[in-house]
Amino acid sequence: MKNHITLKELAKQLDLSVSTVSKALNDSPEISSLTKKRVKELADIHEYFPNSFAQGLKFKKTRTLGVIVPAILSNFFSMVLDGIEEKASQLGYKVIICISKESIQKEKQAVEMLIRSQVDGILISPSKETQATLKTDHLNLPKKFDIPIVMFDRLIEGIEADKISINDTLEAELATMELINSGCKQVCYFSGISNTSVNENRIEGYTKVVTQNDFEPKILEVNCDNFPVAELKKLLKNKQLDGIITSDELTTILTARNILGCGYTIPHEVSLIGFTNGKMGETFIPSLTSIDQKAKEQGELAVSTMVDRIEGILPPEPVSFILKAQIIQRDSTRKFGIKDDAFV
Amino acid sequence: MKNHITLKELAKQLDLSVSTVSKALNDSPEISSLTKKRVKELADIHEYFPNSFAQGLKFKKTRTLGVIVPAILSNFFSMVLDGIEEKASQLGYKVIICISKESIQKEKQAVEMLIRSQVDGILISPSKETQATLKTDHLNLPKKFDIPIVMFDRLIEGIEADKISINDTLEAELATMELINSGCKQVCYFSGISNTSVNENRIEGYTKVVTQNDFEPKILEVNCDNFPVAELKKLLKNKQLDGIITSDELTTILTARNILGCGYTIPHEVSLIGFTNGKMGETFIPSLTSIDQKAKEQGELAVSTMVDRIEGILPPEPVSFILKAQIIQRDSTRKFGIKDDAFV
DNA sequence: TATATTTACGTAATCGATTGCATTATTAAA
DNA sequence: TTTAATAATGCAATCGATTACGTAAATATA
Repeated sequence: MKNHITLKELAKQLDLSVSTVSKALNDSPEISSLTKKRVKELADIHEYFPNSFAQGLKFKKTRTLGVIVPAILSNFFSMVLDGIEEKASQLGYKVIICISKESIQKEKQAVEMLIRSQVDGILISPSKETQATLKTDHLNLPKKFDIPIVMFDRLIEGIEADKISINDTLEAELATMELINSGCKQVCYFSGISNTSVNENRIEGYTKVVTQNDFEPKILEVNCDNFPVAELKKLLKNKQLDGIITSDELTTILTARNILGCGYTIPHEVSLIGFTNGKMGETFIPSLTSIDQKAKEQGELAVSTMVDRIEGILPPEPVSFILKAQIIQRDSTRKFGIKDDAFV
Repeated sequence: MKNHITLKELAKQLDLSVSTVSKALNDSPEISSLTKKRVKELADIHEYFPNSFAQGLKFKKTRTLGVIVPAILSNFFSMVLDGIEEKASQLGYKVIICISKESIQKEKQAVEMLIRSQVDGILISPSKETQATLKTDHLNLPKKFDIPIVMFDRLIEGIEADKISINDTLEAELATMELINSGCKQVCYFSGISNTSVNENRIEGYTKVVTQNDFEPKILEVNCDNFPVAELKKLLKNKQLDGIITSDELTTILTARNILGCGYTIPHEVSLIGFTNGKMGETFIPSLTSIDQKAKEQGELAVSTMVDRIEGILPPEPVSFILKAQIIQRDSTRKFGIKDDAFV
């Protein structure tokens, strides 16, 4: 076989013109049903399918979406990608995935590559560097070429894009309240994702609730390669910490591990709620109460929104969807109203 | 801007023919350096880059690779993908990712889609279903269109493809020996990835070593949604189990969790070595001795092999690369020669 | 029978870039 | 000054599919 069979080749074998063959395959009313049948049969035999370059050249549509994520070795983004791939393949779209590694430079290259590849749309969750520096020129590039953007999870104001996220401020409030209601007096926020919009929104929500409860907000920055054990120990020793909200799966696990490592118990001495509900938290001992950020749903919604945008179903101005997250109760928090829960 | 600027447009503005402009941009010796300069300057101003469909139509090359993996919510495959993406973007290739969800049906659709998309090559780790049924017609399709295949991790005999993997048989042998050397008498193999070549190879290696040591091989199939706790309990109670090799990250964690849940200690009563070295095992308490399958390296090597194949650097017959895995010593195994290691 | 309609198909342009083969302009050799 | 050689550019075909438009044959209407 070697090469894909072309319309020209089919036409020659059928002693018809290329245009007739094309019309027959596309069920044009101009073509007699007999001819259609002949053409389709031969096409089937040769497993004909249209050359996508030729079609792309004609229609300027690729049915391909570009996706840019900061990382793939993250439960959250893996789940988003899972949702994206599933929905896209359902809707007949291909997906080109790029990983920015939190670098604005790589992100820019990815954007340019995707534009060059003529993707029909770009789904992006910007890198930390982009969110920190707010250098967003490269994110304005796609719309110059009429390529729509959907941003998810991490959002940036002032970019013309549809937006999918959860309400991080609200969810942080709810998580903080949850801890306070379960008896915590000194709730801290441990962040491993500084310089993201997501993080700032959560700090806002967290801060609001703790200050309402007369507690000075305390935020610890966690570098996952180098956990600040000393500071944690000090807080624990001085009894300045009995509840923690953590920003992401890895930070959650590291925090939990170090609390246990310091000889304190979870949830009795320290309660913990972590953003991102993944296998790691679920299988940790004790299992960790987590905030399900609806990662897969965000991915699916990002794709379906993008496809609606491409197909012109959406109004011209950008739309925003905010999904409701959910606290998954497990064993790193004490149950509301129960003084001292048994260790399960 | 709206639309990409074309050669025709540049030609009009420069009052040159399209072919001259094209040749100038491609540094043809036919074109005077003055004209080249003029052309390139205008092209820069308008941020010209060639339309990839038109080029694809001409050259039949897309600089795009297709990747099919059984899952993305798996530390192993995430790491492979990370390696694939990184190496591909280094070499100037795009990557379309498809997820088969262990289904032969989805895998077939993915293959067809990738062929239709005219990718330059396909990287695949086949689904369980494909490996179990050995229905591999769809995997012979790409070579009919001269699209090369690189298989990684899970391999299938009789398919014309370059192959990247570790030596699972050997690594299972080594892991089993490691447990036996550390004092285990009854080493079992817990598998969560039945019906894969990888699994069978490991069983072979495991079986060889335990039978050499006069122990009847014992293999437990683990369904990650429904861990066989009762059977585990029975084995533990009857003292038929003091060492376990596990097949993948999730199985490892679930096994560890359930051993602890049953009231036994790790590594004192049961030692554990798990395939795949990921964050989950690293952060578990106790941290888990793991086999680093060189996931990222497999991904990188798969890409560079594919690119060599595409560029005609490799000999016509398929090549195989076998990477050496590595046991990462942690706290779920007793140290060799030390009777009873302190719990860290 | 002459004209109008319909049916069925072919011609040729188009999308954008590349390239072998003219063709013209310029310079060098005779 | 005429011819030969070289340099610089344009023409036109090509890749494969689509589609507006043109044309021939078959049927319907007057």
